Amino acid sequence: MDRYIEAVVAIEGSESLSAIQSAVRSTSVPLGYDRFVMFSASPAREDLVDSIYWVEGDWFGKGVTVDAETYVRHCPVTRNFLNVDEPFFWTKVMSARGEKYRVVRTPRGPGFHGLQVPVFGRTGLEGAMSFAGTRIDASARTRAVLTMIGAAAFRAARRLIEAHEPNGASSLSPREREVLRWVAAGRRQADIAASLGLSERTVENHLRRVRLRLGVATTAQAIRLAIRSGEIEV
Amino acid sequence: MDRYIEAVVAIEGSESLSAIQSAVRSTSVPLGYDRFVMFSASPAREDLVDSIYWVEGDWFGKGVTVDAETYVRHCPVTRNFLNVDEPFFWTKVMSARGEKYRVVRTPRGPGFHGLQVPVFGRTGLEGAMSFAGTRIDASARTRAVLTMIGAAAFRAARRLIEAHEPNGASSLSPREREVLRWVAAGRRQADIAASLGLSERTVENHLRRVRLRLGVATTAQAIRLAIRSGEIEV
DNA sequence: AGCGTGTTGAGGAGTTTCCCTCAACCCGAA
DNA sequence: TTCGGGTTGAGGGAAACTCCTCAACACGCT
Repeated sequence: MDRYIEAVVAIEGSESLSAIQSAVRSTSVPLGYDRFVMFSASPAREDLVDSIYWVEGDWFGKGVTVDAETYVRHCPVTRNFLNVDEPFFWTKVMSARGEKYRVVRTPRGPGFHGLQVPVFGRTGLEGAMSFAGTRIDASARTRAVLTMIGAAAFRAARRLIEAHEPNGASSLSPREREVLRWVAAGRRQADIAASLGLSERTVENHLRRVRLRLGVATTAQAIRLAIRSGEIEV
Repeated sequence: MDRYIEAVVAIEGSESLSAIQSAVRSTSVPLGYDRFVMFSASPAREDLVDSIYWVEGDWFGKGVTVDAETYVRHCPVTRNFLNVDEPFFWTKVMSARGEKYRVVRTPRGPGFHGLQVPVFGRTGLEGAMSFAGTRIDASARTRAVLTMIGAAAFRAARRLIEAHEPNGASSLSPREREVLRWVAAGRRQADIAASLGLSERTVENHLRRVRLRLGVATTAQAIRLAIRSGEIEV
């Protein structure tokens, strides 16, 4: 009983990506889902997908396991989750000119369907886990299960993967961040200088370095960038 | 079997707050949690809490059911979830001078403990559901269960409550939003004017109205405000 | 001691944005 | 039809920001 909760606990405790994967498989295959994609994302990027953690299965019906780049290029409904706050089902429909992917409330009948589970965090969209198959269980129950499994799997995977990477440490110095925060709060440079006990020149210099470091042209853009990278609070 | 998944499905299908509440209670009371708080939040506000959906139980050990304002004033560890991406346990410890709340990995023994479950969405933190009790089950299993239950309950409650309210429609006009987006992307007013086919004056006027409407002093602040209200993308 | 980084500050010469007022046009709602 | 909101545009002047270079000091590390 409560096997799904056990699966989540197992995923959370996993020490390798393959352990996560097999836990996800053993839960979702019986429900009809045998293709998986997991990636980190940020609404910032043009192509949305940041880096792919896991692609598995025959995603485009050609009988071959697809690789990461191919998935991104064909990426069917991914963009849709810029508009949603919750997991959604999609289905592939065949039309006169080629195949199309559509977001649906409940996918019916045979064909190629899937569930996209976005994962959110402090800074908004952080990634997603996608499940698909040709004969899937699309009940509310299953949606709840995969929502939970998908989120747990993504967080666990990110924890493992980020740990190995040098990790994009904060690229702003404490002072620079502090000044930028005040600017984002609507203060002018002169006020900030006064309240931090600095000269206006220093405040200006800090901001220039911020723009330099973030590689942006204006302070306005720096604010947006800093917000989405979690450098300053929204 | 899978009673927790059933509970989530029941919560999602609830048509009243009290239905959500009783579903939450029947799941969490057996686990030792008999005090609940649910509220919407935004990292924006000074006091963090936006509006309270549900407060129930003896939160401050005075044998009385606490009301919303009281909870906010005493609000123990709420601020902590500005720093976290996942649910966390906290515990109340008695010290020489009064009581204190601490975030802990696993609360042990008798006393007053709780689990805070933040709920995230497109725009970051959106709310939270908090569970507490004096003799709680604090296993990884239970944390997984309440994470799922809490998120589902919050979303369901918000769906019900927001539906009744006039709903804070977008406070920017399409054109204003468009101009602000470009500024946030780092373009200067002159460039924006050129690419939108407007005069620089018009761009400037749009931005002035944006500041006016959002009630802020600088465009930098307007960007942050627009981002956190979901008016423009991060 | 020498090196890199962070923090602080300046001079001078820009460019850009902000502020205020005024006005025309379109469009949908009362 | 009048009214309000959205969009477009202007003039003139003030304030704020950006860009360039240069320099001092503290701090930790090799």
